[in-house]
Amino acid sequence: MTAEEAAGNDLVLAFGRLLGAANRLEYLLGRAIEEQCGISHLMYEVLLILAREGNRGMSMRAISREQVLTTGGVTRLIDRMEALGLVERTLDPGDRRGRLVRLTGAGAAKAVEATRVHLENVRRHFVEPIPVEHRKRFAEDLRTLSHSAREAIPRLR
Amino acid sequence: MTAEEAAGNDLVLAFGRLLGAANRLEYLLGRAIEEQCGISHLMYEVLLILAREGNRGMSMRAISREQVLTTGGVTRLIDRMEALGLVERTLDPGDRRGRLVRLTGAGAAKAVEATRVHLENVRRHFVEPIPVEHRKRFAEDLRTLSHSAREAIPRLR
DNA sequence: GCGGAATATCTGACTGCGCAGATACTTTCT
DNA sequence: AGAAAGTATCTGCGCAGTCAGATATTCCGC
Repeated sequence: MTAEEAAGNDLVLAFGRLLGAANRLEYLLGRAIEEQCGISHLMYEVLLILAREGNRGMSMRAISREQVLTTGGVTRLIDRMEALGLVERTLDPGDRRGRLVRLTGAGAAKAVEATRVHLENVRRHFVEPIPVEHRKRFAEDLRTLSHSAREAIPRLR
Repeated sequence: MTAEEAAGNDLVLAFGRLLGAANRLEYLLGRAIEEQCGISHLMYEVLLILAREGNRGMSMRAISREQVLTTGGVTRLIDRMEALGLVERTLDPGDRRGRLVRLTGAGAAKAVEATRVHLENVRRHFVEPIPVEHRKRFAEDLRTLSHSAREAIPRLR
């Protein structure tokens, strides 16, 4: 086995461990948001996506494309968010098949609140335990890796 | 803002992006196993855990402690795996409350097959696109990160 | 402009998980 | 030994997601 092949094997194994840990963290962070803000992890993701669009609104189809959620799932998630007063459905003036989803005032406020809570959680549990002098290198590592991971996504679907 | 604080903020953001990408990859890799091997992602995880124990067997409680699954969930997952012939429940001679779960021959074979498929997927889609001369550094980065991520898990629960 | 393909949303049927209570057994304390 | 607390598994219920099909509208080629 060449040194390059060995490095490849190491990489596969290390990758697996990172995926496991990342998944677990994502799960726990989702639970934390749920407890501290009263909305599910997926609702938080959708709030962020909608916040990015401002009050232009966004079709459910577009939301489903950004998420790991089918269009049917988005319909029902938006149903629940609407019942909570976080979003509102409006008619799409340009396409009467579709409906545009927009944040309400309460939804925008909740997005801000949840983001604050989420960042605080990440900072407390993940960033602060890392020694200050290592943080810069860590940030670089993270950027490199998430770039590679993102490139791998389209190849896998 | 000091340079260290800036590095901390970078870290929080980069971490979020990595989590998102990792989660997505885990999901896609799970779907790939499902399609190519006919078992769910969680079944694969359980097969790996049981393979580690050999034919000593393992209680469902112990399985639930290793997974993001409650004991009720494990009961039902094992139900399905038993129906597929991948595992068998035996009486625990030392504790008549519990039952030991063991791989069948078919289960062990499926564990090997699924692992081969999984590693092949990771290699093809994630490792191979990385230039050979960078793989060693990548493997180190991954190890560092998954170590930190694993340390963060207990703090979050 | 008209007919068929494509697209957006909604809905019913199904699946899988968590929660909490039920049951059976074990451990611990007196 | 016997009672009480603890532990392992199972199960009924509810929720949230997928899938496939229904409906309404738009787009495209002729």
